[in-house]
Amino acid sequence: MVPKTRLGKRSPLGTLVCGSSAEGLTETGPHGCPDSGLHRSKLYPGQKVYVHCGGQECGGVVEQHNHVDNEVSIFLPQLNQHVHRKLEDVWTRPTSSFTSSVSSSIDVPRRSPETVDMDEIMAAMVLTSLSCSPVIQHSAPGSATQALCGMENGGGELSDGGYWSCDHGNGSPAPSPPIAEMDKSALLVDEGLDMELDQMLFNKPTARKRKVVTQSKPVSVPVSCHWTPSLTVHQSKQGSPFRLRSVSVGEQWLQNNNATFRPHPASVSPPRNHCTSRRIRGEAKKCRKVYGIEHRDQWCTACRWKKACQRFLD
DNA sequence: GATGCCGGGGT
DNA sequence: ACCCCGGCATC
Ligand SMILES: [Zn+2]
Repeated sequence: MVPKTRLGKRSPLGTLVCGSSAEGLTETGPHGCPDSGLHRSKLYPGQKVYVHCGGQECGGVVEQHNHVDNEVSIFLPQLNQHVHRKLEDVWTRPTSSFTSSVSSSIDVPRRSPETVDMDEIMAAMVLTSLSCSPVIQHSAPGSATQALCGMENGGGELSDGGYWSCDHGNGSPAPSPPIAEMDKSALLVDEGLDMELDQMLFNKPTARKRKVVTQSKPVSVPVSCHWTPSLTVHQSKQGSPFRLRSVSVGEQWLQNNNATFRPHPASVSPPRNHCTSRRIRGEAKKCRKVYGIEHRDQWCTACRWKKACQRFLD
């Protein structure tokens, strides 16, 4: 699954990498003629570099070096932001008398690129994730996102050589957009919470996790929590877990106001609005009805499985 | 009570 | 994924 696209150079210890030390290999000019900068060299994640930013020179840490268009994404701790620079505009040493006080706080180990290993990669990852955590996908393209993509792919394994060349983020087998991911995880959290709360609040020893949830017959428990116009959260009388369902507020409101208000005994919980999504039963006869239980084998699979009929759609 | 099917369990 | 079923909502 690992994208084989374009990574030709990385295999046995990057052919592009000059044999000399990563640091010394460039600096030539007395101080910063861009062309003498990092021209044609390779930067590795975690490497300390300097760029001009807002008329000032800033120290930063390489996050990623895109060899294709020779762009380097750099994290500037000083400004707490990520920038992209052409390789020519990046220095490995201060180009002016300005010595970054910040840079001293980031101790990048001096090692040859060949030895770029987990430590450095992880360090860079940590930097990125620290600085731009939740909004990561909106940050500069190709920086943190890719770092994360690396992590998603198995704990930052970067099996084939490191050097975040994971270019279009297609490294992950399940191509799900980041936002969806977030949603999903949120849901997962919700579910987890839900479960635990279920157990906690209902004092269920355990057995089967989670039964029921949406119904409002007296006595049975549940719960549908949702928002009403007044922004309250309804719970069953036993105060069961927060269960958020996707019902639009408007819809909910309509339901609440249309519902025959049978005062619920001993309860402030709202009338029946079995929030959401149990599909309305269509009038079409389904396999069960059509063929009868005795011919169950003629039912569509869904019907046999007690799922929504696939043969007689509504 | 019958029917439809969601949610969940087992394999 | 496939299969089954408890149990709820609705007819
Ligand atoms: Zn069917």
